[in-house]
Amino acid sequence: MRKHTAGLRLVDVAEHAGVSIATASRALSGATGVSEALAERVRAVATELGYVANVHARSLASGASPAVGLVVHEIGDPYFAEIASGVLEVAGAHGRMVQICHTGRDPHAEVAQLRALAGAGVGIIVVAGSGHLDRDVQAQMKAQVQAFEATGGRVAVIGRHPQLGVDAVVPANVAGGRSIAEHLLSLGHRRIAVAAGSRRLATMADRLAGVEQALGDHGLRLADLPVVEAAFTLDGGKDAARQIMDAHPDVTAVLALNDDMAVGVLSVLGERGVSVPGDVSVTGFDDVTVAGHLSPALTTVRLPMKQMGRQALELALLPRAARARRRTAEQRLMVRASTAPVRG
Amino acid sequence: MRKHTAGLRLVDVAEHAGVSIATASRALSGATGVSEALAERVRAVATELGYVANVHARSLASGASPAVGLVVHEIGDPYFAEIASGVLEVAGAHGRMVQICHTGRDPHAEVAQLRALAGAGVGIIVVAGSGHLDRDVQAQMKAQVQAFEATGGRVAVIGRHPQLGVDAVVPANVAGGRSIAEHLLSLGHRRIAVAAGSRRLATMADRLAGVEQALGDHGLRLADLPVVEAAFTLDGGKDAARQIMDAHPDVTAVLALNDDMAVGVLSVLGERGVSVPGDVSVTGFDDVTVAGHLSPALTTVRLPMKQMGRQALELALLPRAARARRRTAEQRLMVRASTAPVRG
DNA sequence: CTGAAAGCGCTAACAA
DNA sequence: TTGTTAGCGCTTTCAG
Repeated sequence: MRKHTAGLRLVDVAEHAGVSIATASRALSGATGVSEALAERVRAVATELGYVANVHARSLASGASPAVGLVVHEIGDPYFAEIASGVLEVAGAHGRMVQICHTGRDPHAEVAQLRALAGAGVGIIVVAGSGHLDRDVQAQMKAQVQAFEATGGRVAVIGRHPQLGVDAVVPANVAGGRSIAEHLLSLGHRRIAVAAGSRRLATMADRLAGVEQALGDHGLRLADLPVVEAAFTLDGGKDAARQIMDAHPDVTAVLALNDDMAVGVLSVLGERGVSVPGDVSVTGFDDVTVAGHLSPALTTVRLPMKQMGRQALELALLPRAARARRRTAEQRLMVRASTAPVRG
Repeated sequence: MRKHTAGLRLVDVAEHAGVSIATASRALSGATGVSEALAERVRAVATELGYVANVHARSLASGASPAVGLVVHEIGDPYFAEIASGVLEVAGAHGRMVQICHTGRDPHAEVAQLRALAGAGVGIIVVAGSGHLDRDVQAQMKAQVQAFEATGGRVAVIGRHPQLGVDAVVPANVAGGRSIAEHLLSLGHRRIAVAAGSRRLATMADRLAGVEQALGDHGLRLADLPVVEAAFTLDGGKDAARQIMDAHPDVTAVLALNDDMAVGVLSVLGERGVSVPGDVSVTGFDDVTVAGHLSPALTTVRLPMKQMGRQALELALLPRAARARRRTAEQRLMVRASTAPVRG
């Protein structure tokens, strides 16, 4: 008395086709060593019967699972949703399912999710979301990733993960930070406040490094600017904006390190009757779909999120290379209506 | 010579704990019939060793998989991303993984994905995205769903799926359509154009039905209004807006049937120098996160997407009931800056 | 309450 | 080229 029978099994197909299950298996899994005629017949029978192989049995027997795991901070966040979209696209093209895990932006949860995915028997894991600068977190991640790869699993990450040594798609965060800061500086802004997420994230460090380079070109230093750290979300942007406007009412520009925060900043400035870009210019980072439709349209740095998702899975689909591969995702400055020359 | 060994197996734990694998299994799966003392010892050993059960083996043996499948039209779309977020939240709380599938808004792909998920051995499927009015699609969906449930699987849908007979979370689309239309009518608008997605979707039919009710209250009929059908996306909204403004330049309001389309409408109106809400009022539907931050802030109908995702999985987690359960997700009119009284 | 053993459905040696 | 068969790691009767 079986509890959950999908009904058809390989034997059924084999019987109907008048072959052994071994032959049936080979025919259906596209393995070599079956005459094309037989293979064709088996496939026809399978299709006709509506046979679908049991993944669990297959994975158990072969030791390889077709599933791919995707770890994101928060799937409701457009940045990750777009990355996921790219991953799903490639996965679909390869007939693979994608298991998605939330981490809620907690690096320890990230490690736990990695372990969970490995336990869930996926063969491939894509980690989206910034690497962490905390040595302890890095070590845990590394241990987990290596354990997974040791069992034949493949891993690719999106973002810079120091020391991890796996294939990676790295967005041009430094260049992006530099170009967006350069844009503000070229407009004459000097009293610039930065709305940032946790500085323990590699992404933040990189974007800030780019900002610092641009500042350096103008004889300025990041240390002289207010850098407010808050949650890397819309609400975090609101918090940061409030702190900035309270403590530094004389700023002429707010450089937010992602679009979510920028939206929060715009929201608070709007509430307070501060005109953008009349009184204060605001910039974002990422260029999520809606950025161009905000009030005002957001000047930001475009990152090809969906493509990054695609590339990451494509890397992970490749066999492991001796040296970790690295793809750079280019940034592009999108100048829109939220920035203007500083007022005389 | 094993190819993909996660290393630890149940035997290892059993040996370390000095019990049989049967006992170890019972202890770890929380089954009854083991003395609490032994169970505790086994669990301790398992934790210490870092043992994680092989899902494939477990699913194969027990015939039940802990994975839940989620079918969405497009994960990059904020509406579905938020629903997914709710589903992931509940899944996480129950220690389950979520496999997400795209359908690209193709109803046939939806059926295929259902089959794929069933084949992938998930035990639970949540289908997000509107039901279809096409009888043929309905029949296929139903056949697939019943086959899945016959094998012990559980299904819950988000949205109205006529005739499907499974647990459902149904957003108040009719009431929402009615309230948003009523809002425009109360502002004096009469020459209203509707930007809609495919009318073969139940969601569209319901929202339009609500609009029609409101019109009826004012002695008007939907048939007298231009209803432009386009893709249910931002670009579709652009297409619809162009058609509307070209064919009916005298409209005073555009009622878009989701926020994505409304954003596209705003975009086109902006390009053409049509002031919103000065010349034309615009409304959306869903209230995705950014709706309140658009230019101008969008008047729309709020649907609790994340909660809908949560509820759907909660329903699916319950044992099948004799009669399909139904939860209604309430709508709420959000009046913002994109609507104003019609000009005298 | 605990252990031995029979599968779950499939793949992959190994034979023929 | 095709078939036979021994597992993959776990759950679950069935004995003890």
